[in-house]
Amino acid sequence: MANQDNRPAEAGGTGDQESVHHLIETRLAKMSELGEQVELYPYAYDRTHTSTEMRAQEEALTAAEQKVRFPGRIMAKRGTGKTLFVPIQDEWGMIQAYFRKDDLGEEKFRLIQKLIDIGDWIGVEGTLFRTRTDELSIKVENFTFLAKAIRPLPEKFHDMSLENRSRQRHLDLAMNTDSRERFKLRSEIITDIRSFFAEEGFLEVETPVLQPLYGGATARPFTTHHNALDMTLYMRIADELYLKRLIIGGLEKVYEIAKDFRNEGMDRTHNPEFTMLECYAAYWDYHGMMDLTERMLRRLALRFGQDGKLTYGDLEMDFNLPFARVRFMDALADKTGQDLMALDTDALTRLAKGHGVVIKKGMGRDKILDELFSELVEPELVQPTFVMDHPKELSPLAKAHRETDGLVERFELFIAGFEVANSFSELNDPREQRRRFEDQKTLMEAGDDEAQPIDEAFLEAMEQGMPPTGGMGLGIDRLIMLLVDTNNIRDVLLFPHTRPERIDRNDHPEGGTT
RNA sequence: GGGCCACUAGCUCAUCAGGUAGAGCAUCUCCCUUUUAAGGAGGUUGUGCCAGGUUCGAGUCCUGGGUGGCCUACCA
Repeated sequence: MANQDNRPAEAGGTGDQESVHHLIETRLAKMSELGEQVELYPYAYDRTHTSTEMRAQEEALTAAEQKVRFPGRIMAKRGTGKTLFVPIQDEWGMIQAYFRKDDLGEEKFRLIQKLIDIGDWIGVEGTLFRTRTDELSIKVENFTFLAKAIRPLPEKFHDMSLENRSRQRHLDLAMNTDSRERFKLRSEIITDIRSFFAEEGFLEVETPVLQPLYGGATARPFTTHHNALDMTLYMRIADELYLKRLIIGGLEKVYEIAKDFRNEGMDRTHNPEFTMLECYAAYWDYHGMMDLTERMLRRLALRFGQDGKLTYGDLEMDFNLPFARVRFMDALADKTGQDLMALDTDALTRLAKGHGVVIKKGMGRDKILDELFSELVEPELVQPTFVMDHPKELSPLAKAHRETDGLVERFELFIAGFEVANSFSELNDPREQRRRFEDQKTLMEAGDDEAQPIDEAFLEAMEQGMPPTGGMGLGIDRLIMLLVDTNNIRDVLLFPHTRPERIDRNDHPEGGTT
């Protein structure tokens, strides 16, 4: 086994044998006997009906005594001597197969009774009927073996632990209908978002994951290396700077749904790779983007919620009403009773500390405002709310506010207390963009490892002329969390990042001394 | 990153006065021709996360490490 290559042969004998559990041995033995009589891994199976179709068409199928052919996975076996009830699961549900010794004959009945296990795949052929306990069933006349499972499925009437559900998603999907439904829903939501953007006239594009410079957000990147070019590359933390190049090139409405990668902590709401939606429209400002965002979310709430309302934990949000729109500084003024723009940094720091905000060295005015906002305002933004017109320093890619000095034209959309979307009237003046990058560089040199590096190639593109543009980014995973009502990002990621179960202690010869 | 808790059979969990481990499901044998957490009788299954230590004796106590969960802080 490949993953054991660099393990030393320890005393006590760790070999391939140790991994062969007796349950697997038993199944392997059955497999070789079964293999003498049937094809163990055939190539295809002609299905006539899915489980849902059979349930929907039960009356007609039963009346006509029509033969159905139904493939799926065996989820249980309930024998009563010379009959056998076998629930078979397909993607949509479960249908029970009924095997009778009298119908199948001694040999075939022995196959299903003795050699075919829970977890195996089979196709059954027969007619529909109702048992006397009123369970829709297939009276099996013939069956086809489809694939052998040599490992057992988990136990059937307790939930798997969250850890095992995430690490072994194939088992979670096999065992838990709600999990299958949740991930199918995720897919339907994303498909619907694509339809929405198509209807709005946006072009779906793909931009590089591997970038010579990262940008478009404030975060630490993953770093990798291109061998042939012998150069460092970064996994993207955002799509923004490439999508803007497309706007500069004359594609007027573009969007991308793609993975971004951020080398930061993991918890219930953060995974190192996550799915981001970004869209840009030429000639729009952030008001246009706000309207677009509101249209999209109302549509999703109508299609995937209850009459345009969503329940999240014990919160209920109504997307039918126009979304609230509040200015960042106004929201803070409401909470603190004073105009924070009028305060100097010292007074602001005292105020923030008074509200329990931890002030670290090197935090600028705008950062303090942002912290204060997170502390005082965000948790209360349950109904969909656009927070507009943020302080400038935190938004190096946003255009200055057309009326108020020190602010930018930006909005964040909050729902159920957390940020779902972020948008700007995009900065398109290359001189101003260069100054903002210089400011970021200063922050970086001061030790801020999340500050954005200067991207000369992007500046050069902008110098070719970028039209007025509105842009918006939206965290898909968080949106899905809202729509499926879960507080754990693992529930909406098929394969969330997990640490390896076992550390190979032989990686570091001197090991253990840290 | 900080705090608290957990890790025992393939799965879900008990054993908590330290004396070399149990249940249900799964699996095996037998009985049962409409069961559905089928039922009945009997059997198999464990380096008790890893490494040290205390002890006559450790799953149980101590130390270190690993993985996970919850709370807390930060980035989406």
